[in-house]
Amino acid sequence: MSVRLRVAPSPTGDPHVGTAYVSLFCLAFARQQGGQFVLRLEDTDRARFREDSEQQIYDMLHWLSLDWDEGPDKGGPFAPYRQSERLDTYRPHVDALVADGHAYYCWCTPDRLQAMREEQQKRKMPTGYDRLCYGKTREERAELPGFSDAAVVRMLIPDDAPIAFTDVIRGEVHAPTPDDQVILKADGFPTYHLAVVVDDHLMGITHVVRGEEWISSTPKHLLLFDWLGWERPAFAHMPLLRNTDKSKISKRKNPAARLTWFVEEGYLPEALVNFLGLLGYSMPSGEEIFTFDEMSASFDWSRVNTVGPVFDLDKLGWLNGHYLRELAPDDFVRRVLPFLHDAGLVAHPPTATEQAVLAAAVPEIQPRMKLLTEAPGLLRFLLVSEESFVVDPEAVEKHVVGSGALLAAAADALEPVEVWDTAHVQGAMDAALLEDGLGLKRGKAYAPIRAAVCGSSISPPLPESLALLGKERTLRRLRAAIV
RNA sequence: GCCCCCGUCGUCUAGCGGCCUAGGACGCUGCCCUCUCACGGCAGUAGCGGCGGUUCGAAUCCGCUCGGGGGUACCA
Repeated sequence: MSVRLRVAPSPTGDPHVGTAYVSLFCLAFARQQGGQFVLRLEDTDRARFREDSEQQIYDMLHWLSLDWDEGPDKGGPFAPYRQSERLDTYRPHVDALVADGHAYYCWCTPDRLQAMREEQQKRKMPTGYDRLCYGKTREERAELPGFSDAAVVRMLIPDDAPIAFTDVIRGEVHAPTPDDQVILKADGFPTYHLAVVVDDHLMGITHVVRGEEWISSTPKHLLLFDWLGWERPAFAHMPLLRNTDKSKISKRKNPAARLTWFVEEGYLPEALVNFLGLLGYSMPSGEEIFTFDEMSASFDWSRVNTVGPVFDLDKLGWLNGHYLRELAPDDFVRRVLPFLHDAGLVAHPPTATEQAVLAAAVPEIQPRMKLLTEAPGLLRFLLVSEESFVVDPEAVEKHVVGSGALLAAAADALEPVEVWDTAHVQGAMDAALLEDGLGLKRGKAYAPIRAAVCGSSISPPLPESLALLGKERTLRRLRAAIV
């Protein structure tokens, strides 16, 4: 039988990095086994629902090439894949559980429940529903305080509820004994616990992969599977991604919790996928740089760690630089373009001139970048109009002030250069400024020129930069800097 | 409060009773390359939380302890 896995994000805001993390592992296993990967939207929380969130989830998973076989957008044999569209599906199962005595109605108000829990905590007792409503008719219950008109349905947890299960990643796990969990809310929506069990069964899910935070509610799900007479799926609880302070990764503490952040910051999807794979997982070969296909081919649940990894951006940055350098030149240009456009350095479809400049500059800037966002800084001196060209004040202070003679000598030496390429430019400068000229060391000689022409004390190699810039602009900037 | 999960360099990890004088990667430091910055190469830095067992032998097995995390909702 082929495996079926699913990821089930809630459309409650910006897509979460954990969704991509779990998707990666699900997909790696599903592809290896020749099974399917399903995307299901758990939109049962109407209070936190966000309209645009669904499309963002699609966009981000597509960006990462973590593609699904069935989902709300593409349908499939078990449609619909939005829980809000499956309300009729859950109802009969709730009724059956009530009829079988496994669930009961509860009319307690939120206020009463909260007071009850506070009292339990004060008495150092485990918190849990006290079953005030159990065995009572609506009329009987209405006599008592804390009564609400709209009923919910609760599970009746037996004393001998199964709390142990075999986790694919952790082995034998003992989870807490549950309390009488609500499975149907007053608004008619199922809670996660009911919906996840019904949908996983109906959709033929064989492996439930989710975050470690779900371990404590697994016994509830076990009970539901058993009561409904359904075979239990396998469970794999992934470690939780952490903030630097080790707490569960959160959008408030960590920008990296938002998937869109990686796009904005200039990360490559292939680097993020590789990095996510490195968190909590290791290749049998020991390789740290690997593609999704390589990970999938050798995937093994026993190599998944149980320790929650800190999401450390340093290593991601290194990986990103690596993948950036591997890119074919035209691909590199394609990825860099949106960032240059946002910086106002190129037109929307770039002009032929701009394209030519970029193509020529790629070999110089590609090995020096770690993030796509660094491109505007490195290319500004080549793309900016002469009217807008400015030299960084710090560079002026450090290198240009007092270097008039040197800059003039450089300009004079470059003036007669006929063939404007790296070799000739360097030849002319060196002849005028080094031993046979002003007698300077190359480092001393190039710094002022770099500042005057590139506008910064940091740039690609100087002769290459001047060659790319062209004779006219080089001379103009040199002379302008002399003053 | 109650319950559960987890514990190897700063970070990600290898290790699954002798191959460990604990290996790799990122980071950091130094050197080389060098016109700046990167890239690349070389070297160095740093860890089995603690205490008891089990064993001829423990990073590896057991217990306790400490530490971290998560859950405890009509949120997922």
